[in-house]
Amino acid sequence: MSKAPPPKPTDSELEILHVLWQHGPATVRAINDHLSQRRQAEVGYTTTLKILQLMLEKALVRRDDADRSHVYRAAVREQETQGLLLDKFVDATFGGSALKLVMQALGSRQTSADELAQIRRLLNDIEIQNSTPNSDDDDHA
Amino acid sequence: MSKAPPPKPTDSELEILHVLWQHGPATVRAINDHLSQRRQAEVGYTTTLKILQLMLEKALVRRDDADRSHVYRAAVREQETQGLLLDKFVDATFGGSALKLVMQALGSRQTSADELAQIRRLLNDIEIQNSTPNSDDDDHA
DNA sequence: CTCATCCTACGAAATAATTCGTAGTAACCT
DNA sequence: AGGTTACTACGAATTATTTCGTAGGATGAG
Repeated sequence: MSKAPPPKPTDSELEILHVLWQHGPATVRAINDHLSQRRQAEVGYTTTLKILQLMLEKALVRRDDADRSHVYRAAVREQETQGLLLDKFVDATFGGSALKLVMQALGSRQTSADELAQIRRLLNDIEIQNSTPNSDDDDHA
Repeated sequence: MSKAPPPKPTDSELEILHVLWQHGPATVRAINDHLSQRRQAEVGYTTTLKILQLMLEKALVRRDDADRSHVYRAAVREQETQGLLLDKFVDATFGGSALKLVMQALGSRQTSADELAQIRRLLNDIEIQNSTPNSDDDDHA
């Protein structure tokens, strides 16, 4: 009952998280430089700073303020965050049906043979898992 | 070069579109009733009306105002809209990688054997399509 | 020491989305 | 006709997000 789960990041916050996930802990300056490159335009330094401060309050990042230039790092994991966002998105856009989402993602898009192979492998793994219920594991659906 | 593509619907707008896609053309009253059911709480009638009016301006819906109670209907197709939203979402959340999205969707979720079979079928279809490039067809990304 | 530079903190404007209240008017009932 | 009900239009409050300007303090060069 102590810690609330970190809230859903906004678009800008997510962009910053991507930078942190890719490059690890960084100063505001470094993050701002990455953002400016990522987009075509310069991003105001204080804009980035402000968002990071808000993210700190939301517990999306942590910071080390030992040095004058504070160092920020992601406080949420990439996969978990993506999973959270994905859940919301599937609900809002596909009425909760992950299947529809997958069909749409694969159907209306160029997917390479390599990618298709990876997905096949994943499907196999899942089916194996489903058909060999591990000891105490349950597969009620 | 005449018509701009309809913009990305917001969450509330998308919720209304779902109602229209599922039930076809409807009055504000009917839509509002559906929304109120969908959520747990009553939705203000004028709230729904307002959003529909904004959607009309954005060309997300059309309306027939022959009768006193105007009848609204979706002006965008379900699949196209979902595809549009999916593109944005994949970019923002998975750095543009549809593969990662699919892996996440299938990996961290209960997927039934039936659904897996459907996906397999889709994969087969895609591979067949890829391996039989249609005559004049070009497949540059 | 003094000045320029870099940093954080904070306030506030701009925009968008959501919500609802009020007003005006048409339809309906008795 | 008179009063109630239903509907549209519109203005406005609220909240969230994004953006940036300015102030104040520390750091570093000359």
